[in-house]
Amino acid sequence: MKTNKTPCDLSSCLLCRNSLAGWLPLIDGNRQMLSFKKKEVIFSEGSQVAGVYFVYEGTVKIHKAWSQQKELILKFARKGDMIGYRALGNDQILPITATALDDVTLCFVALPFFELSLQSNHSLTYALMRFYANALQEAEKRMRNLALMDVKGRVAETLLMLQHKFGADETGQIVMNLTRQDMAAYAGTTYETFFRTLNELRTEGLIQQTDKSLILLDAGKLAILTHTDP
Amino acid sequence: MKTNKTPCDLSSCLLCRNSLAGWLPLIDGNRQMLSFKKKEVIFSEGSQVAGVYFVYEGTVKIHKAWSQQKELILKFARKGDMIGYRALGNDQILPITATALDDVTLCFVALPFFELSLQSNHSLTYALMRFYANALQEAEKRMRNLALMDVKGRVAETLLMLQHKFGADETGQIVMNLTRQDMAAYAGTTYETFFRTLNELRTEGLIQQTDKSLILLDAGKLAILTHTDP
DNA sequence: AATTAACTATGATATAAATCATACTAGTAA
DNA sequence: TTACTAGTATGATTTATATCATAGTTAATT
Repeated sequence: MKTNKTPCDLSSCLLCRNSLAGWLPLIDGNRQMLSFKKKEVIFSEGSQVAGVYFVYEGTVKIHKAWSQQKELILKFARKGDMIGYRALGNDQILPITATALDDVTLCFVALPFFELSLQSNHSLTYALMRFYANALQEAEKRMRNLALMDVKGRVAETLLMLQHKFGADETGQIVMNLTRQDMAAYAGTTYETFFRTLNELRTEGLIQQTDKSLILLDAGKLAILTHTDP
Repeated sequence: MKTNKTPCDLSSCLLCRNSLAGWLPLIDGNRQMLSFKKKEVIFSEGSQVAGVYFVYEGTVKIHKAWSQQKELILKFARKGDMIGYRALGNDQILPITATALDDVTLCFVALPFFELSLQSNHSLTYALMRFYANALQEAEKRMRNLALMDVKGRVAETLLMLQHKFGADETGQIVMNLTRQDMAAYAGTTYETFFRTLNELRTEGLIQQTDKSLILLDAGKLAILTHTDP
């Protein structure tokens, strides 16, 4: 971790977007730009809450470990996304770990100032409430998927999420830099099974993968896999 | 469903607890007491949002269906608990179903009035934000459990949750009226597997079950099952 | 450039848990 | 009271998925 002098643009994150122009200078005085190298841990499960972070550059994975070996990736965070926000609940211990997947720049806002912003700005609190409401809905959908969907459906779900989160270039390639390991950890399965399922989907003509690139050829059929049983 | 004349006590729910005394008469004028019979559906997945409900009496299960046969129970709601709140997200379609597990009395507050309450009461919005933050943390923990924990751990988790949610009487019996089917649907497994796992736990002396009653003999050991792999 | 470490690729095997099959029991409706 | 439905109980069988094993390939580090 390294403090970084280059400031953010005060416009991409939830805090800035929902603050009045007059509040921005105060945010400017209370934020801290931080840089993390690839694979560096930003904060880890069980540690004390210090504040919230907004991703300014790079990709972060939010994950929960389980008995040394296994992990589940809850989500990937990119520019504008808020992380560490799970801390605002009743217990002040972070329930998750955040790790940089590439070189990452974050804007950190300490909890006291964030709470002050919430107090002085009703619409920020409202926006945050809505944000949580959506995150909860998303989490519960994923809960059901992980519990009841078979691996193929979860892999399809993962691929669609990746395309949505990372976008595709002109040729349809999903531009990202994730390992299969990480994709598998998001889908809630092992690397091997994830790999085999990708092969299966390729054989069925739903995806195309050459080397590093991944192209969804038939997002519609993938979506169907996430709606019905085999 | 039946409207019910007997009003609630204006004190048990999140809305009432976070409103000023002066606001209560307005709540009184804008709430509606509703009764549902056992097994009646209160609202169902895919339907339009109308408002939020507060449980006043009885037990409600919040669940998501999956391909006709399977379902996952997300949570059980009891007195004071808010349901239908997932509607406050971006899309106005309910992502879940709520079903009465016994005879249930609810207090219903239509969305426009609820939104008005949020607007006129900053600390209510803040409380709701915190509520969501906690719910999200809980949901994400459960997400990991469902994805990575084995059935035995999930069953143990379920039993501990039940004891916490429904309490135990003097003899240690968990006072509830759930079917094994429902417990299994919460643990994210089938009825048969749930049943077998209960037997296993009984053999190991961690629980005791006679007929309808269920007693946790060793909550500590059960908790350990939820923390480590076999 | 060489050496290690991390990631990718596949086949073989094991196993946890779902599914199927069949009774039994208790509560509800006719 | 009988018939019927929903829930409970258990054994046998199947299947999806994890685990193990082994090797090739790329990327990082000295």
